[in-house]
Amino acid sequence: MDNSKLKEQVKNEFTEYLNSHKHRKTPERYAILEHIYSAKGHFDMDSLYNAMKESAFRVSRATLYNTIELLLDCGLVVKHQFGANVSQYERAYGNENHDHLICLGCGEVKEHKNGNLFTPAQQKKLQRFKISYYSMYIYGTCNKCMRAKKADEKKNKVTENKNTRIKKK
Amino acid sequence: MDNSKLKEQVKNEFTEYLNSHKHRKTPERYAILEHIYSAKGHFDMDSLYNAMKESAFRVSRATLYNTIELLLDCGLVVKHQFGANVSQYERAYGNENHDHLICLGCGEVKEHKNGNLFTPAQQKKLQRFKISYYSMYIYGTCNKCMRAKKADEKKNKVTENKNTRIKKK
DNA sequence: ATGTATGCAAACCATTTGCAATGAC
DNA sequence: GTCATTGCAAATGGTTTGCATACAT
Repeated sequence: MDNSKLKEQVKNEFTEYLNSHKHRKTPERYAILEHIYSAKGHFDMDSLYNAMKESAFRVSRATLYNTIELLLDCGLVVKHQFGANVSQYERAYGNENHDHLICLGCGEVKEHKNGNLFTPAQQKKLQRFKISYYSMYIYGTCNKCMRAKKADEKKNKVTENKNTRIKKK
Repeated sequence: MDNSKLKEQVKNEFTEYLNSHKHRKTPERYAILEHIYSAKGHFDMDSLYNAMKESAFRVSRATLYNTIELLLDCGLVVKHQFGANVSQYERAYGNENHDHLICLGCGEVKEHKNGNLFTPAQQKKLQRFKISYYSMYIYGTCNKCMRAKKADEKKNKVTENKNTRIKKK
């Protein structure tokens, strides 16, 4: 894979950002960037923290939060808030443009490839707003939960049911 | 306005939902629904709590959270997570389809009218996923923050600057 | 009468903050 | 040598939970 090339690119971009903003180039910051760009897909702070703890380089949670903010600011990382609790993050480059299918039943987030949802014509209308990135969140019920829900509703007709509400994580 | 007609409709829909799920039809629940459909735009729990406290009907925060979950489940209310902290909600009916412009600088959320972003052709691809609703979040920098940022960067060239990071709320 | 829903206060937990120690410049 | 950055632990604050009381059925 040419992932190492991508890593080099984002590293350079990060360096540029740090320089221009007069921030220090600490090993922690580069280690975090390296880790994030070593995996595709979403991650949250806890998993990142644990992943780095296992590896050679451990950083504190505080530093993780500090650094991710820098990475968000310079556009190398994207932040998502699918549920109420944990924030999820995702590297900005090296992933195709995709929507997020979020199941209201089980909370699972699936990616769904998508063409150019955001057309140039639409972009034009937003002249006074400088777009960094955009996310499409599609909420609904996944196949598995759909079946469970239907079974549940059927049961409802014969016996009373205590809790039909969607389970929260 | 025909808002009262809409209110009647959603009230009926809610009743149906409560019945079919064997939930009780308490005055609190209807008061909350009524309040939510009395205003357009986004709201958070705190503002809803305070608004209802001012009015004749006070409900506890716990009940607010319980009820909003029911309203989410039956699709009368939509939930957003623009920032890390507070969840925002929005009535599902009576608002045009719109995107959300979220400024990474000041956190302000603006609505932006939008045509049919989600075309039938795209919908077709998602057969195994029952869509409840979808939201487009466009992150970027609003006009005001853009100016501030540029001024800040200019200043950076002559003096050192301690904190160029985006201000959090 | 029964058991769900409410309200209160305490608990939870991701994130933020204060501060002393470290290390990039 | 300075002062931003790190790491730790404590604080914060929106949301959840446990439990006694109220009330829809």
